Amino acid sequence: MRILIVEDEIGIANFLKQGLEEEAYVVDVALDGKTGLEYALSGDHDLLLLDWMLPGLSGIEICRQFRKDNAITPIIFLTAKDTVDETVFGLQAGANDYIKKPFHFEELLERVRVQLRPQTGDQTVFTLGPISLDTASHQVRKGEEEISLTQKEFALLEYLIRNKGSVCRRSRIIERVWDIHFDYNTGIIDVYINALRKKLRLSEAEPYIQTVRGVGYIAKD
Amino acid sequence: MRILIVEDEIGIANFLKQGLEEEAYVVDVALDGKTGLEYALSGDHDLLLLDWMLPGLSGIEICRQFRKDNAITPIIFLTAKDTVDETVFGLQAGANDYIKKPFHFEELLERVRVQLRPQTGDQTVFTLGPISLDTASHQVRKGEEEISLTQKEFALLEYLIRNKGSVCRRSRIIERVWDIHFDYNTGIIDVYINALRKKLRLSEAEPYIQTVRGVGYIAKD
DNA sequence: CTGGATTTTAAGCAAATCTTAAGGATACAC
DNA sequence: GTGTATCCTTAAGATTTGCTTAAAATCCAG
Repeated sequence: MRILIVEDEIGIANFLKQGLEEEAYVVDVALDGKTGLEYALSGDHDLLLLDWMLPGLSGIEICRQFRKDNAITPIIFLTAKDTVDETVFGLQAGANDYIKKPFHFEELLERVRVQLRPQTGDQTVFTLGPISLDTASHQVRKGEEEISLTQKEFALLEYLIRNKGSVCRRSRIIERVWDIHFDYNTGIIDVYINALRKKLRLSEAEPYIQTVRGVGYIAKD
Repeated sequence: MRILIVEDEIGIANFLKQGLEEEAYVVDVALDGKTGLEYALSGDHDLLLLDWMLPGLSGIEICRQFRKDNAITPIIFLTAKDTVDETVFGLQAGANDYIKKPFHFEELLERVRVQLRPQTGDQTVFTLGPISLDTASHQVRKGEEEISLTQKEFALLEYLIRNKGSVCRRSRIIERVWDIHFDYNTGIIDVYINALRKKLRLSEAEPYIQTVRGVGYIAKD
């Protein structure tokens, strides 16, 4: 699930980005209205979070223009307290929900989930054979036993499990887990795959994470 | 948890009643505004679901009258698509949320849960191993011994204990305990965790508050 | 206003994690 | 069988994160 944030206060933008990424959403940020609309029109996102007051194009203007192209993708407005009563215009312009600033992150998350749910459920527990991974509580178990993973180990395992059954190319892994979008010549994936197999104690008899020589890795039940 | 539905379309009312009862809520139904307000004023309910358009008294009228007596019980409006823009008046009248018809039942359920969550019943005593925390008397004990905590220490411990068993991310802690809704780069959480562990004298042998490196902390029995 | 308690900031230290690098092992092509 | 490319494994250095302490800032009661 890919979310676009259009928000000019960089502190808030970063805070939202970080929080949403922790919940396993992919997040893009635009800091002004013009680029916001550009990004939005690319059609890559499943949900838009628009600040009401923006330099360049206002949130409502983005909303209106965007809706000409796309009637489905949900839009949530972030509105300051004193402009709540203008929010009605936002709803008329095609927004799906709004939230008053300041808000608790969980409140926002809840609304994001509500908007995204009708399309696909957002599961937090994923399994791979006897292994289970919970993105909410950040826990991994094998059978009854709890396995302690580091951040990167967790992120890598999550990526593999989410794509269970299909090959994960090294270039995609390095992009998604390490956020590196250019040439890489590092053995870091190997190191982490190794760490995972070790911590999960995957022997030959339990080939849950298999190597696809020349391509990458694949998680299989 | 007891929910009151005020809705004149009997089909929708029954549908909601049945669905909510399957979720173990107790449900009352009123089919017009007047009886709806009567029922509501009885004070027996933990949440009100009000239709916007009602014969007799309108939903917003009920909301307004009810709020004179009761400022706490959450109210959710059910609004038809073409009256969404009036919803702002509902929120001004004291409603907590609204949902557009037609809606997925799951969506409604989600919002109901959100509204009911903050109250968490009327439990005031929470425990964590030998530690007990009473939100009513604001006291903390470990075994027989009373531990004196400051406001912030108490708030932090309360948050951890209420979320016992699942990881509390740093970003959420800073939000819930410190009410900071933007970028933070402060070691204040560390300082308070340290203070808590010290005052509660938690040694390695009593890992009731564990660090989840890179993520946050977790309280475990 | 003053003094003490509480909250917050800051900084040095310790420890876990991340990354790089290099040698060994393995699979595959020829 | 040999050579090469790929992968595995290990270890060490770099970096990040968390712990602890002390001092500064803030709040509050008297």
